Amino acid sequence: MEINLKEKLFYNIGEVAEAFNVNPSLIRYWEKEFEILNPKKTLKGTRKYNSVDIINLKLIYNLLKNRGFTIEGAKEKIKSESKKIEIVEKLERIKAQLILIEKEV
Amino acid sequence: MEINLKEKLFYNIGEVAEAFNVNPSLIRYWEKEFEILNPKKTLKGTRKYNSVDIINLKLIYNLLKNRGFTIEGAKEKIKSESKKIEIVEKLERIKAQLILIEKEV
DNA sequence: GAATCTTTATATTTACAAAGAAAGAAATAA
DNA sequence: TTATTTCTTTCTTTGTAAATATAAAGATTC
Repeated sequence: MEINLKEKLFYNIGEVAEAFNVNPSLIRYWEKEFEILNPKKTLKGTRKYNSVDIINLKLIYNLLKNRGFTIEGAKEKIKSESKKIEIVEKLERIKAQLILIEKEV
Repeated sequence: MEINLKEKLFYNIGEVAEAFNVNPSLIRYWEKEFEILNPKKTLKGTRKYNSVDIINLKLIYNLLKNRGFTIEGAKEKIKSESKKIEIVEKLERIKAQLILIEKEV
C-alpha cells in the first residue's frame, strides 16, 4: 500500500486497485459486501475515493488479507468495533453531564 | 457444547462431534489443518480425545464458528497467541531471577 | 483508446460431506 | 464361554457445495 493520503482529495478505482495491488473488480465486490465502503460517485457513476474511503479500505484489506477473517467475520468485527466506539462516545457525553452537575453543586 | 470434562478421561470422535454439533469429518479435517489438534490414537487408529484436545477444539471452534476467522486466519491467531504466552513466561522467569538477586543484595 | 460502468458468467479456494472399506460393539446361537 | 451374525462407528480418500475473487461482455465516459 503506497497511497499518499495527502496527495489528492480523490482517487479513482484504478489508482486504488493498483495501490492495494488487487483487481478493480475486487474493490467493487467489497463495496457490495461492506456497507461502510461507500465512495461518492460522479453524476456519470464513476467512483471517487476520498481519505475516509481509503481508511475503510485499509481496514477491510487488513481484516481480510492480513488478519484472516472471512467476509462475514470481517463484517461482524467492523460492526462490533463501531458499537464499542458508540459506547465510548455515550460515556463521554455522560461524563460531560456529570462535570456540569458537579459545577452546579 | 455440553461435554463434561470431568466425566471421562477420553472421548471418541462421535461423542465429540455430537457435543460440538458438527460432522465427525469436520473434526478430522480440523486435525489435518491445525497442528495443535493431535488426539492420541489406539493401535487400530481410533482417535481418543482427552481434555487438552477438547480445550483446543473449543478454541478452534470459537475462532471459526463464532469469531469469523478463516482456517488460515485461525492458524495465525493461534500461533501469535502462543507466542504471547511464551513471552509472558519468559518475563515471569526473569522476574523470579530479579527477586532472587534482590534478596542477595 | 483507455478506463470505467453494470451485470452475468466463470475460476479458484475453502470448507465440509459422501462413499466404501475396516473395525468395534452388541446381540444371538452353538 | 466362544463363535457368528448384525448393526454402528470410524477410517481414509475422494468428491462437491458454498464462498470468494475475478473475468468477460457490451455500453458509456474520460
